[in-house]
Amino acid sequence: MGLDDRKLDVLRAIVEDYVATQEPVGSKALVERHQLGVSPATVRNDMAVLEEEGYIRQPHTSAGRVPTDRGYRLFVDRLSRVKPLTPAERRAIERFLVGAVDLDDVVHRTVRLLAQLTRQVAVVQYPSLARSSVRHLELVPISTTRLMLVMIADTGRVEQRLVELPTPISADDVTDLRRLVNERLGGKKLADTPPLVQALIDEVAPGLCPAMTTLATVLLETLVERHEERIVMAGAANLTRGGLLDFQGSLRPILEALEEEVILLKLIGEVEPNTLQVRIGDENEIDNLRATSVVSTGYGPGTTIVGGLGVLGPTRMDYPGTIATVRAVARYVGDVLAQN
Amino acid sequence: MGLDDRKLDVLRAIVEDYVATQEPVGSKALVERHQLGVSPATVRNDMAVLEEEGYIRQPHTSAGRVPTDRGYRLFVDRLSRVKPLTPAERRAIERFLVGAVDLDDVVHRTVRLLAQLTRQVAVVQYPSLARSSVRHLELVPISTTRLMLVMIADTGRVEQRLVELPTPISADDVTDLRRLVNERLGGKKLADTPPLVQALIDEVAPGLCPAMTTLATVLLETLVERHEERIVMAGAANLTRGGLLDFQGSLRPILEALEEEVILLKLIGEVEPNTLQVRIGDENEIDNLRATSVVSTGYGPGTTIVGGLGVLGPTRMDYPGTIATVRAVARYVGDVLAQN
DNA sequence: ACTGGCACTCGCTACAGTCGAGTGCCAGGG
DNA sequence: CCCTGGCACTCGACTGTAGCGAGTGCCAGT
Repeated sequence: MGLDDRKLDVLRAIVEDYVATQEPVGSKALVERHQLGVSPATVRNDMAVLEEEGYIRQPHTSAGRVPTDRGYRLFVDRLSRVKPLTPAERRAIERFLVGAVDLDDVVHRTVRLLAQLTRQVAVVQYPSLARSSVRHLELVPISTTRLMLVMIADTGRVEQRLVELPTPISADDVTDLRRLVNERLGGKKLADTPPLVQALIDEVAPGLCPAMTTLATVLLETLVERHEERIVMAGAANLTRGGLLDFQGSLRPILEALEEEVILLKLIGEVEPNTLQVRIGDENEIDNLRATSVVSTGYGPGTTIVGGLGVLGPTRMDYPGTIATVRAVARYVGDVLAQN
Repeated sequence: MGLDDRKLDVLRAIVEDYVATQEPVGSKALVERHQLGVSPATVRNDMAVLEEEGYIRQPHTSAGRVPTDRGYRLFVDRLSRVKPLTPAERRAIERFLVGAVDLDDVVHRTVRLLAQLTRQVAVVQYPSLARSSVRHLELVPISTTRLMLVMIADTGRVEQRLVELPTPISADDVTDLRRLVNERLGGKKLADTPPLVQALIDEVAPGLCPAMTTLATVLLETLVERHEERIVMAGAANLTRGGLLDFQGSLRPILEALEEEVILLKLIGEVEPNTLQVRIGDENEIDNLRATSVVSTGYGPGTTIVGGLGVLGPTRMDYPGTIATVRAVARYVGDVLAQN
């Protein structure tokens, strides 16, 4: 393909200018603002080629050029240089967690920090149960036929669930059950628990069998079923920056999509170790979000990954800056979890 | 004041038409759509009076009339008839909680239901700790110097908090502490606990004193400080209905306000028993929300109130319908909590 | 006290004209 | 062969004008 270095430079310049100004950029303005060392006419020729290849397009004849999704993709993959965080950002990240008292707090502060730093919509997934281990299971008797099951994961996440027992149960029996489930499930990866839970039923004293069976059902529901993924979002107000110029005025579908947990999970929950994903425009497979880009990554203590986080914004976003911020925040949250 | 019955009828007609069409309503259209029994000219005279009194206004000369905040207020207080729920709404409310497994679930389903039925932004406060009693306190040893404190309230709400102990503690000591705190605090209103917690410190075995002191601090923080109010919101996408005609295109400040928990709490958290509040436009004392109305009420089992819920929308909203829905949902959630 | 009539206001839309940023192409020069 | 300056062309954005129509206020008549 005829994409020599200068054409790539032109593409980079177009992306940078367009991101900054939000207006189609023309050949003359380009050579003025960047040291390309050639004349506007030459740039125009390059632009014609870039357009033919699908990296940029004209909103209408006789307007400047605008990057296409494909153009942004090329920019992100090959043209953007890492943009170091500003000292202020660095400081903000280091400070945002002082005084966080529990996991809820950490997650909420993180999502707010991300939204604030990137000036975009931020999304943070709670540490996924599927990737956690059981630290402790607590059974709290509420009445003779009701237990509160509290599961504490090694990530600090706590889930509770009410268990309706078919038959009354004594305090001693509860103690027995508690000891038993902790012995068998404590320290185990949640993903590995289903067979263990099954085994528990066979193993329990006959008198406790009905109770254990119900408990097992609830345990399986709580521990394994995806449904219990949690996710928080912040910074929706940032969608209105750029005065509706992004998203051609139809904020509606985006807000709708953002209210669906399932969709958010799809966006930031599917992470591979040690990667940072950038999905640009159409690459998001959700119809309502074809005009947005998502930068996401996994986080967790050390090298393991327990959940995802990321930001969502217009395709016209500052990719280098956003990527740097997302990566830095993820790393820092990982460190915090590791200290726990 | 010269507000005879017909003038009030005219005001009601204006409010109803404007809410339905979202367009300033003129005298001719009014007599066509309502059986007022008089001519447009007469209506015009009435309108002039209503305008003088501040109940309606003209966006510009030679346009129809639009209700003012004061007009809506009069409408809500004296002119609106109760609008019975449709069978479909009734059914939706009765069905929305089947299969709710815990308080989180109840709250989330409620907020979604409200948003869907009213087609507005819905807000639900978790049962306030300040209004709950302690059902059970659980201490789970995480390590020798760390405890997980789990508080279960009678409303089903569960709070957890990590406690860093100054000195290591044995399993037996934990058992003692657990028994002690439950004996003294179990069943008590959270609001009444502070002196009891203080007393605990003096009462505990000397060896446990440092541990108890730290625990007491965390307890007080968790149980009493307002900060632990929780709130959920849904239906932000509904703000974009009416294509930015409401809110004169500046969705921004509203979205920003909605991200502040403190603000949401102020909106729906200050409830008096057995009342339903309607705050119209300026009556909200939050600058960003001067163009919105809030319909809120308290909910709880029986006649007690444990939290607030409500909806927020443009001042131009269907007050009778919204009021009926909010009231019905609050009542139903109360019933569900009572069964608990 | 209500009504029909009338003159007036003023926002909205359509239309024509101008401006200018930006383009594509071409011929000439290093 | 690639770059450049020049040139004609396109087309959206903006401006000013005109006509329309919904809606009003006022007044005289019943």
